[in-house]
Amino acid sequence: MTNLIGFKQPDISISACSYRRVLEIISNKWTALVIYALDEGSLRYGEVRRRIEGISQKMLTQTLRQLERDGLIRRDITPSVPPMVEYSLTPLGESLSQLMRPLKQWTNENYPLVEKAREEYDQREEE
Amino acid sequence: MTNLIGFKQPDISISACSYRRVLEIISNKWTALVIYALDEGSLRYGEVRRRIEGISQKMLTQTLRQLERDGLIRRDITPSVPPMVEYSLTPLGESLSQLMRPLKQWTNENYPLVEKAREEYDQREEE
DNA sequence: CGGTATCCGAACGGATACTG
DNA sequence: CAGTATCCGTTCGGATACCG
Repeated sequence: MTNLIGFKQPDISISACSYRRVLEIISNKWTALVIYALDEGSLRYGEVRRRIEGISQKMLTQTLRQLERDGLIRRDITPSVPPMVEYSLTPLGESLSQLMRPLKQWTNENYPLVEKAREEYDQREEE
Repeated sequence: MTNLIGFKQPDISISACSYRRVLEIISNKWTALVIYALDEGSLRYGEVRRRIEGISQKMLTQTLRQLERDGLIRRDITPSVPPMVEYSLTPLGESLSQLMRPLKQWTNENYPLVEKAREEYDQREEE
């Protein structure tokens, strides 16, 4: 079971709860960041790339294609020279994006606690 | 920059927004599923394993350790023979878990649309 | 500008064997 | 029961070169 881009999709077993399915969409390094970048409006390819520091051309293209295939983003091409390609969230993508917004707030409030926990854990295990 | 388990943590660049930090916690194959499994109460190691179909012992242990280090779950050992190890969400873990619950609902309502979008995309690209 | 194709090392992650 | 250790194939993902 292989998609166009070329990775194998994990099997979805019968007993897999629905929760698993969203995670297959958003639980990877870049997808959520791309959705987040497009949350405020449509962007051109290069603009997305500049907003997501560290993403390579390959991974950006791969991620955008995946999201397009899943119906979460739309890709509009203006066939000029040079070409202009605009990406934007579909209503479906926007509905998902909304659910993820609180996560940012959570981090702002709680990330220091995570860092503190890590330090304490490392201290304990060190000995 | 290596943690105890042995993988390299990605560098967090200065301009990385806070959003990126949560994603580093939850954007991997198993973490969110473990949090979800513990959402209804504490579970023993074997119980967690049985709830998450397809997870290997190695990945479960690795994921549990990571979550413990991040302060999101607690690990309580009863030193009997055989030993009993109970895992539960900390208040911090619970606060994060709450934010992720809506995602399940989203999938129930919208996953058919994702599947339909995929079919249409594959149809279009096939030719 | 917005890609595609290929190479290749690094990391992921399953299978197996062993342990207190 | 709840792990640890090791082996080893698979996948991820960056770097580079090239294209309409």
